[in-house]
Amino acid sequence: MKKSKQLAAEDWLKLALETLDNEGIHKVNVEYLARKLGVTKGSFYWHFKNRETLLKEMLNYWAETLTTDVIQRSRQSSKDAKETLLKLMTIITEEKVGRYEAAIRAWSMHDEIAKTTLRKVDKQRLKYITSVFTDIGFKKADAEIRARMMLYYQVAEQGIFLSDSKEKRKKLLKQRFAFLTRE
Amino acid sequence: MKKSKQLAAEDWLKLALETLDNEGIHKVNVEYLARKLGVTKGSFYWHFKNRETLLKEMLNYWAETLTTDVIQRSRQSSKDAKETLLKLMTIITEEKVGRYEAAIRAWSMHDEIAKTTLRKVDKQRLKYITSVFTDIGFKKADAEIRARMMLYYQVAEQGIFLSDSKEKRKKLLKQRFAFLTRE
DNA sequence: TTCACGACATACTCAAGCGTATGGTTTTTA
DNA sequence: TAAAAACCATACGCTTGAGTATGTCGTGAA
Repeated sequence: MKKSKQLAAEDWLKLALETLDNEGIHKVNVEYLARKLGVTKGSFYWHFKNRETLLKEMLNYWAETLTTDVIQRSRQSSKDAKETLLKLMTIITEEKVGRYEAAIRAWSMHDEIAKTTLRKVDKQRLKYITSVFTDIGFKKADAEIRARMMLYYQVAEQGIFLSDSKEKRKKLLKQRFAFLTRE
Repeated sequence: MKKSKQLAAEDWLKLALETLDNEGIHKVNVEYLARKLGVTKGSFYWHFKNRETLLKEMLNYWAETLTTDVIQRSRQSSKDAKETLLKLMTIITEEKVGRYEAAIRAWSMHDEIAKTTLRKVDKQRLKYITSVFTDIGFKKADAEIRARMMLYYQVAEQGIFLSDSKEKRKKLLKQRFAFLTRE
């Protein structure tokens, strides 16, 4: 209870992302969010032009915080490329980081705006992961197939529902790492 | 123009799946489908109790036709396990087979009924693919990680948007096959 | 202290979508 | 070919959500 109890645009964005993650894009509507924040629609239309604006700003907010979060953390303080890779694989399987990604991916299936944002992020990632594999010593084609396998695995793991335990997933990560990095 | 021009429940189911694939689950609503079929809601509520019933029957219809289609085709007429695997990888990347899967997966993110159906299908698949790898000669743990990599790759490829060409994806399939089957 | 502006409430209109009630029209069957 | 059953149209009521117009309240700057 530092500042005021009044809301800022960021409060709406955060709740919108949470709602998207928990209940899907159709629940990200003005009146539902307002109810959850304990205000009425009047507040929303003060902070945003309309619903579409909120959705666009959600995507930007997500993409920015993600990029600054992940890529920074994996680069710093790693001795060789193999350690960078393992660290990267660990980071992206953390609960917090991949938090909203599956929901955004599901949303983007039938929404062009979300699709555009996600396409950019995916391309950027594949490029970066491939570079890590070439740094390890693989040549271009070998590096790319490994990078794709790693990236696709992570994407699917979020969206697939085999209901594995945390330990199981940790074990699988190690096996995957060994498999992908052997000569 | 064999029989009548009147509709059966299956006509609604097929259109519903197409609509789910093209425009998402929110567009799978009674009045929209009726418009597309050139009838009114009165027709729908003759064939189905309500919207929820339609959605459930959609899932059953999809799961059944899929299972009978794919697993049958891959089993028959293959000389050794490696050929079975390659055939399986080829079949599931066909346009027609994986047709509605990405849309159903996106839908299942926030729908418990769809999630239940998909979970069953996924478990069944993983089990089958793993068995193919053990048939090739890998022991249990090695077979499972390879099966997961293969399955997850396919799942992600449908939901990821790197806009690869058909040729590129074919090439990647060969590389993947070689990578996953080497000693 | 006041008053101006930021932040929200209230009260509407409009459209979309679900479901029902009821009646009309084809098709099938006896 | 007439009755029965299947199929569809019309016309409702109800709810939810988007967006607008306008009123109200609190708080910091003058």
